[in-house]
Amino acid sequence: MSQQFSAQEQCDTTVIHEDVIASARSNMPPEETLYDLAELFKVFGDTTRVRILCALFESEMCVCDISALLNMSQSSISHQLRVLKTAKLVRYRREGKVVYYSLDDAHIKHIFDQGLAHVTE
Amino acid sequence: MSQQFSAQEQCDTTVIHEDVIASARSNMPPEETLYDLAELFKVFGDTTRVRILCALFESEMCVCDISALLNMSQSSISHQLRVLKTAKLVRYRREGKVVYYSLDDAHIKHIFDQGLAHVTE
DNA sequence: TCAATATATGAATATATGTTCATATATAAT
DNA sequence: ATTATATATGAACATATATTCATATATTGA
Repeated sequence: MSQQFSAQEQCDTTVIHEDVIASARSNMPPEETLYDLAELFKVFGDTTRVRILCALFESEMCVCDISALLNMSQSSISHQLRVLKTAKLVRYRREGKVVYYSLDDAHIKHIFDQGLAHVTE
Repeated sequence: MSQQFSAQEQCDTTVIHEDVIASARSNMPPEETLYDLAELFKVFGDTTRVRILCALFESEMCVCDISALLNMSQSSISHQLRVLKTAKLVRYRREGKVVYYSLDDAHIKHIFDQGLAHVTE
């Protein structure tokens, strides 16, 4: 009721299907969840990071390996690995001077493959 | 061979694992596919668009419905629907003055749910 | 301790993108 | 025809973000 009111406040035009709106509203996940979800997909939404993830499907790799593989500067790879690390998509282990990165989550490949299925029709 | 050479041109430090790089290189999808994949995820990587998709899981909705549901301006919803339309994630049908949007692809929910599984642990 | 190497990171820059505002288009009703 | 309404869209603005450059940190070996 109060929600319908706030809806009318925002949408200056006539709300056409109150029932549809109410039903959708009650079935939506919490705002915070949807925010987190968008943030997750945002991490996947960059060519460099997609390529990094794709490389790590094969095996763990050090920063220099990835840098060489993707023909990109060590710095930019390192920056992007930080993004992936923050999103808990990759983890790392240090071995002397070398830092090895690998995938951190089982869902990653599933998300990736579903996207691939859409893209390759 | 020539690829290793170009790799060394880019990566000024020592390439540590030639075999790992070669193996990963041969197993990566084409660049264009990875680009398209990143573009797809980029579409998912925005709170407004995620909310729109989530709303459409319930049922088709007109622009004004979505606008009211999400408490956002008609214009911004319309702009975002165009992005979703361009990405072939939603389709629409016109009925008089009203345009109804609905989901266009079966993969969408799978991608969405996999992401949700990651986010909600 | 000093030099070399692998990686990380802050600042700067360029580019991309989401929302707003104003307005255009399309359809229906009078 | 004119008006009202639902939606679309171009331009402007603000913000986010990817890469580069310079440099810092961490580790190893001499």
